[in-house]
Amino acid sequence: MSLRYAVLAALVHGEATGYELAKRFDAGVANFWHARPQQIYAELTRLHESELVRATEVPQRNRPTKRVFALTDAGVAELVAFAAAPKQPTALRDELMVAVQAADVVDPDVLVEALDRQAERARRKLAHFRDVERSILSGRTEEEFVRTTRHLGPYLTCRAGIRLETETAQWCAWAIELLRARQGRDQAPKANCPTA
Amino acid sequence: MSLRYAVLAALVHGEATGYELAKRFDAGVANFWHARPQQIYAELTRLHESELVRATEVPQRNRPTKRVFALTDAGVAELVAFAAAPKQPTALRDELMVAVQAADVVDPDVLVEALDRQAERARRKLAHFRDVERSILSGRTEEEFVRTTRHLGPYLTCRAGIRLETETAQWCAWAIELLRARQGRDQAPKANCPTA
DNA sequence: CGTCACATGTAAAAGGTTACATGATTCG
DNA sequence: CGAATCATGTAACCTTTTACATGTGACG
Repeated sequence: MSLRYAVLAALVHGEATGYELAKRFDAGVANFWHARPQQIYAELTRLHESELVRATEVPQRNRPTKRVFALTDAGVAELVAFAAAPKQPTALRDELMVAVQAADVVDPDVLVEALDRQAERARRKLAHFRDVERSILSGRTEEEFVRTTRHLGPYLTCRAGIRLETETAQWCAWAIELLRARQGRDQAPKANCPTA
Repeated sequence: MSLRYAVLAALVHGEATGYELAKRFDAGVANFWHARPQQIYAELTRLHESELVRATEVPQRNRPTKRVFALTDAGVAELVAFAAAPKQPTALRDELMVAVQAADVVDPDVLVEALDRQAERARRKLAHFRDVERSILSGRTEEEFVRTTRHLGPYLTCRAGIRLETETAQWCAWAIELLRARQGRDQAPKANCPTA
């Protein structure tokens, strides 16, 4: 039932089409909830039926008509109620970590490659979040910003994303080092000592 | 299909009962995958049918007979194949973050309370991971450990958990500060200026 | 001339959660 | 004497993923 609130929350700071929301949730750009486009479209339909969002059809030349969604007052009220309700703990599912947990039985080279890809992905997301941060602050210091903004929410979650992706990239680099260090023990002899 | 591999990975470093695995996956103690007990039992049944794990029935006095599961060679092979296959990006679902994203329309006190609970949860998990780390290293330095261990996997994921929970607790504290700072602007006048 | 971005969905299958069920023992 | 721990599941329901479907315009 939480996708409902995730979509509402994504609309707090302005209207959007299903397509735009889908990109945020699918690309992992929304750093707090993940969902596929099909889910977003279905959820928007349901939210519209419940009148928690209103839809405006915008005809376009040479493109399909799009529906722009915005929160209704009832939608805002729903979010307020959600915020007050007890939260489920964070649910994490990470295939790479499953592979890493099995590090002692799998090929280290394969793991290092996967860790490299993960680190690269983290750096890309980090760059994105830094852009978002810059555009949110738009020149103000954090102190100035906090006292004047109506966009504290996005700033807080953006900072969470920055911290998370920074950590991820650093951890990957550290893990790669350790795997290589151990490989050094196992494989250097093969290269250095033809007798082995 | 990944729960399958998560369970196999959890068995790499020793046998366990469904009950023990269920605790690890449910309590969020397994820091890389989340699953409910019912899922674990069902998955173990399937893994057993596929002969990726073997089960040993252990009768106990005054307790129901338990089934202790261990990886078979085929199970290890399955894990090796999984490690080499492309990984899906990390999927995160965090209800608290949804509420934080909506910070500009919800009651700040309610959010601060929720952030406090999250920080507390993070500190508890952190304490647990530190215990695990200590018991893995058991007095050795990291360098010694890496050169001699067959338990690098658990150490790597444990360190990821430590970093993640540390970050989470710090971010929560920072977010609380910012919310309070903004509240100061809105609410201090109410107390200090009876004219307002 | 192929592929990407825009823009929206349906339908079937897989995966995950919630509620329920059982039953002894130990701890406070 | 009630609650938590050990130990295992079934059944119904809800959520999520995957595969499929459609059509134009811009870019290289």
